[in-house]
Amino acid sequence: MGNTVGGVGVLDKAVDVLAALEVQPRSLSELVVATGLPRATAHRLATALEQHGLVRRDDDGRFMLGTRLLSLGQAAAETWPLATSAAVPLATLRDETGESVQLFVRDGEERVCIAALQSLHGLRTIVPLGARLPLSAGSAARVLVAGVSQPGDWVQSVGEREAGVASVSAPVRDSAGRIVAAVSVSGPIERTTKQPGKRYGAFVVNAARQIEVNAGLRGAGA
Amino acid sequence: MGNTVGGVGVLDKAVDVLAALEVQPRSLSELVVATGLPRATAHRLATALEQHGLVRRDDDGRFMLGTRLLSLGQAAAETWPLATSAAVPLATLRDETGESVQLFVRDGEERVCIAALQSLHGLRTIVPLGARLPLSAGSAARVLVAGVSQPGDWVQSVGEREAGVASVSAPVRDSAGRIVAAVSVSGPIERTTKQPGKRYGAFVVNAARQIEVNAGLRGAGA
DNA sequence: GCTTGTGTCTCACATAATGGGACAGTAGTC
DNA sequence: GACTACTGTCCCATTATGTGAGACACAAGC
Repeated sequence: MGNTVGGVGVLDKAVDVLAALEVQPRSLSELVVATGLPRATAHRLATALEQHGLVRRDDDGRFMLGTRLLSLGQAAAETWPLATSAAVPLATLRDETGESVQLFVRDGEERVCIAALQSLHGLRTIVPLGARLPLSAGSAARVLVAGVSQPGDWVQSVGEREAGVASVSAPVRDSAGRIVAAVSVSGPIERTTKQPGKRYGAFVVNAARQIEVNAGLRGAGA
Repeated sequence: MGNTVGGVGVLDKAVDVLAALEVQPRSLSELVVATGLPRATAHRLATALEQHGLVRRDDDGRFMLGTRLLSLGQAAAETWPLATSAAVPLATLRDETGESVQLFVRDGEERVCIAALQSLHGLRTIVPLGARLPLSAGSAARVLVAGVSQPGDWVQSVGEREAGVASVSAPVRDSAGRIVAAVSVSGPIERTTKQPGKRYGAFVVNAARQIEVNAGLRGAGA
């Protein structure tokens, strides 16, 4: 049968259930309308997922994402050598700029945040770990898609992905020179100014270099 | 068919695949030996999971946990109102004690760490977010299973769950007085001494109280 | 009482997953 | 180059598998 792009098997439906619960906890009936599945099917899948800890239930019987996803998510985060290599450089970058910082990698036709630290300011941009953002907007997106004109350089965007938010990104390259990730700083235009690259560009590029070194992608020299 | 406790459907096998990949990335052949599934089946399941982003592949074609699990894990963490309510009190507790701190909830016949901050010392205990520990050992386990003799009191354990590690835990109760979580401080016996409760008990209890207040489980008074 | 909403479970049915085996690509060895 | 021994991928007849309408029990609200 058609497993060309989207199949219609148990697994697909199970993922639909998880996706529905990702938005918010739901009762069985709510789950039915959210997924479009027959009641009996939704119930069977949800309880099956529950047995695996992927779904749990509150006292009212409502379904929500389970504890097993915590460990799986944690394990998933650790499969990116970059995420751990980036911990220290990102912390430094956050402290240098005072703004929220992220590390993005491309995943299909989206980009995913695999590491993030939030600004300490009251007004700040929030990009949660695991967030999936489009490849069509934002400085990090342009880094991941098109690369940067001059190697070792940065890209800035102002109010592109979200109004009022500006960001600066720099590529992280492997030893072959291919872009494997993008480091970003983002914050409200009021603080970053409309030329965020001038303020943060050097810091971001430096963080990217440090990540490359920590990950063993680049020998110390050059 | 037996869905009494463990079924044998697609879903179960898919979870087996994820569990195998949780340990470490694996090639198809490695995945086959790890799961015991036939090659064709393992391949079909793994690629199906890949289409949903639950699994991704590195350049060598090896399977590993996917980006989708990052967002699911993050979303799962947010379904515990306690986890967010505990962020600040836990940070305070960590700073007060200098040791690693955790928040555990009961989940079936295990306990799960739904929030954690690691000690800043070089020698420290590490309990990663999402870790599943037994209900049979450790001070937090005893809090979750049996409760504490005197409400508002703490429990300590020395070298119980793991040699050389001592911990102090206090219960977090809902408005009905039932224990919903346990706050813990844990560290090497060398620092915590064999009477960790004397050093940290008050701090832990105080953190538990703060969490209850933040979560709206307890009115300010009493 | 009756009605409408839950969540749960059963069971005959046919859809959908199965897995042995074929296939192609890549090292490694002689 | 030809051979072997691995890979990962794909097909397709077979049947085990999940399916979902409907029955059921329980609770809340007219």
